[in-house]
Amino acid sequence: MTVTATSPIRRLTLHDEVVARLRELIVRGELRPNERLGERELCERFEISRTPLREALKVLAAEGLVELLPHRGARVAGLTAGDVQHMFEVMASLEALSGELAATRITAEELAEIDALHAAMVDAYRERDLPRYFAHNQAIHERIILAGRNPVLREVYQGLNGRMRRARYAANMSEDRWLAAVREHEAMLAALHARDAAGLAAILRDHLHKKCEVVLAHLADGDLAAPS
Amino acid sequence: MTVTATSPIRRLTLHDEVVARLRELIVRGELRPNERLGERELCERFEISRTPLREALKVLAAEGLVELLPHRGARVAGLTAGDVQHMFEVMASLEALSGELAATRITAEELAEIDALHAAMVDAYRERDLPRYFAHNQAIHERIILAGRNPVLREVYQGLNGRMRRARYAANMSEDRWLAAVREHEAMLAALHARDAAGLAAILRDHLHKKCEVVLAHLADGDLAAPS
DNA sequence: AGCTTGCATATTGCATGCAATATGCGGTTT
DNA sequence: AAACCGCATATTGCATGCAATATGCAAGCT
Repeated sequence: MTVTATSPIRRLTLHDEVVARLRELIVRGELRPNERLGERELCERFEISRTPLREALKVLAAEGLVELLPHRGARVAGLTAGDVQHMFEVMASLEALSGELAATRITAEELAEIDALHAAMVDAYRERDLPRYFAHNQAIHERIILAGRNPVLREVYQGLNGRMRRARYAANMSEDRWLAAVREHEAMLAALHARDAAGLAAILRDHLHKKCEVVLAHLADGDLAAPS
Repeated sequence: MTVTATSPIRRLTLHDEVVARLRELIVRGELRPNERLGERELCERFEISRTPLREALKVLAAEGLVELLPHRGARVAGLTAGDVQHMFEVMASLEALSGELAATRITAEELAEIDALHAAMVDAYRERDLPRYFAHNQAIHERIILAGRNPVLREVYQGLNGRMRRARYAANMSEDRWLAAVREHEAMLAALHARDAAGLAAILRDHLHKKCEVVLAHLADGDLAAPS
C-alpha cells in the first residue's frame, strides 16, 4: 500500500535523548556554568548506564556546551563576558549573511509567514509578554535563516545560538531598548520586502551588536560564573 | 621546586587519539564520502575496543564529518557540490569578519610574521611547489584569524575548514587562477598594513568566492561522491 | 514470475566489570 | 606547626557480554 506521507517513526536511542535533555538543562541554566557533571550522578538522574551518558557528554563537548577534563570528569562550559562578546561578533556576521541570502532567495509565502510572525511579536510587545515576544523573535530569525536556503549556515547558527541562549535566557530588556528592537524588526521587514540585501544585512548586523550590549550589561550584574 | 614553564604533559586518551586519526583519514580522502564505517573493521584497524571508537564517531558526527544512522552504523558524510557552495558562502563571511577584526587588532609582530609567510608562499609559487604553497596559504589565513583575537570565530572556522579541506585536497588550480590568487594575497597584505578593515574584508570575501568556483569546477569533474 | 514471509546472521545499542588515574586524609618528618 | 609522603577511596577510561534491531537469503504464496 502507498502511504501519503511516510511518517518517520520516532527512532529514539538513549544517547540522543540524553543529549537533548542535557542540552536543555544547560541552556535553560538549570545546570549552571562550571558546574561539575559527575557520571554517577547523571546516570542516576536519567536512570541509564554510563555508556550512553559518556557518548552524550562527548557530543555536547563538541558543541561547546561541556568541557571534558581528562580523567577528571566533565563540567558545564564556562561563559565569560568575553565569550559572549566573541559569540555575538560571529553571530552578527552570520545574521548579516542570512539577511543577504534571504533578501535574494525568499519566496512570497515565506515572506507572508514572517509578516504574520512579526505581527504576533508586536502584539506580544504591546502586552509586554516577554516570553512570547522572545519566542516569536527567535522564530523570525529562524525563518530568515531558512529563507536563505543554506543548511550549513543554519547548522552553524543553531550551534552558536544554543550556546548564546544560555546568556540570553535571563536577560531582560529596558523599555527603551525593547521599543528600539521592535523598530529594528520593522526596518528588517521593510528591507526584506524591498529585497534590499545589503540593507537587511546592515540592519541585522547592527541589531545583533545592540543585543550584545544588552546581554553584556546584564551579565555584568553577575548572572553567570566565569570559568575558574 | 618551581618549574619555569609547566609543560602540559601529553595526556592521551584513546578516543581523542581516534578522533584525530579518523578525522585525518576523512579529510585526506583515504576514507571517501559515503563510505561505510563498520565498528568491527575500525576496531581492528586501530586495535581498540568498541567503546572509545563509538565515542569518537559521535564526536565526528557532531563535527559534520560523519553521519550516524541509528541501528545502521556510521558513514563518512557525503559532500555534494551544493554542500561545498554552502560552506564557502559561510566561510566567505567568516573570513571577511576575520579580516575586519585583524585589521583593527593585529600587532606589528603578527603582521611581520604574516609578511614572512607571504614571502615564503610567493617563493613556493615561483617554484610551482603546490603543496608548499597551500601550506603557507593556509598558515596565512590561520594567522589572520588568530590576529582577530576571537576564539569562537577560530573554532567555527576550523570546523568548517576541516570539512572543506576534503574538497580542496585534490583541487588543482589553473595557471591563471594561481597568479590571480597570489595577487589577491598581495592586496590582502596591503589592506592589512593600511589597517583597512572594510577593504580587507571585501578582498577576503571575493577571494573565497573565487576559490569556491575553482573547487566547484574541480568537483564537477566527478571527484567526490554525492550522498545517496 | 514477482512479491511477501520467516528465519539465520551480523551489527548496533546498552550494561557491567576491571584496570588506571585522580582525590582526600592521616601519619610522619623536619 | 607546616609540609611531605603514602595509602584508601572514588571516579574515569576501556574492554567485554548480552539484548535489540537491521540485513540477507530462501521458501511459500498469489
